Amino acid sequence: MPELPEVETIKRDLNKSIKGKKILEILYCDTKNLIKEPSFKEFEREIKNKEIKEIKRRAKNLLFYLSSDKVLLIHLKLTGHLLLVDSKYKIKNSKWTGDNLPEELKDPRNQFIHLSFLLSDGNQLALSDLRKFAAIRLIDKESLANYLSEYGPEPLEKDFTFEKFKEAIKNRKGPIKKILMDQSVIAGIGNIYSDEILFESGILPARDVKDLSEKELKRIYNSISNVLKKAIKLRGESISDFRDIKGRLGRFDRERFVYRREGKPCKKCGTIIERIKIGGRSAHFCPKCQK
DNA sequence: TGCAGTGTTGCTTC
DNA sequence: CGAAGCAACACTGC
Repeated sequence: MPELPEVETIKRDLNKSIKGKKILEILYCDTKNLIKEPSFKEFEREIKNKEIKEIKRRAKNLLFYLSSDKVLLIHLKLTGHLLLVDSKYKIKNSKWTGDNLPEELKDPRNQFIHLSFLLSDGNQLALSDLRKFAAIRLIDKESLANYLSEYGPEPLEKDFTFEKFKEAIKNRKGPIKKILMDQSVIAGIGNIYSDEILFESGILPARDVKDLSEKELKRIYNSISNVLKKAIKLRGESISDFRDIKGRLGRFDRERFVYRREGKPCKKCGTIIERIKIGGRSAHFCPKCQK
């Protein structure tokens, strides 16, 4: 699932490859309701011949700043990812077709194409999304700040100090895992990394945030940046659908300690990893390493 | 075989 | 008001 490290990986790759290129046209679109605003017709008109000035990330959103007063905002949700592909490869019925397809494009996870933009360098930027939950918007720069205003602080920004972390969780109650995944508290953490962060900090996911000591909070604070930075270095996780813009897998999976390891031995102490439900989601933990 | 599980967000319901 | 449940969609695993 694209959480902060996956979206950050995409952002960095795109800034190296398509910054300064123009979006010439929409090559393919089979699900117009991916575009949430404006209407498809207006979207198509507004996006044509616009240069991509820069790509940024806020929470799990990708922000394409265009050479107009508009920003293209893409949220990949559960199974979406972007692919940068030579435009000589064609799409038919959501699948790549033709001879000599690169191996990466044959990966079934890269075969759910619903939208593709032709770029001025001869490449196409395509969205693959098995569950079609991804959401795309084209909004004014002025409206952008408002649109993003509900998000909490970015955990990897320099100004995300321990004091700021404590401020963000002040007056909150409930399981720490749920708080970490709340985008209005901290931006960008989802189910996988909240489990991994809590394992590294040695804190049980069900612990109530208001009962955590200063020391325990400090451990969680440190683990947030440790785990996220490590995941970015490994170019994200690909347990499920995430692929990078070349269609390649991330390597965080093998560094996982708890997520989706129910019934398997803890890599640190050998105790069997358990799974419980917290806020309707799976939480994985080691009952010995985490207190 | 069929149905619960999978995760993110936003909307609806209580 | 906040918390909980569910829908959006499609595939996997039991």
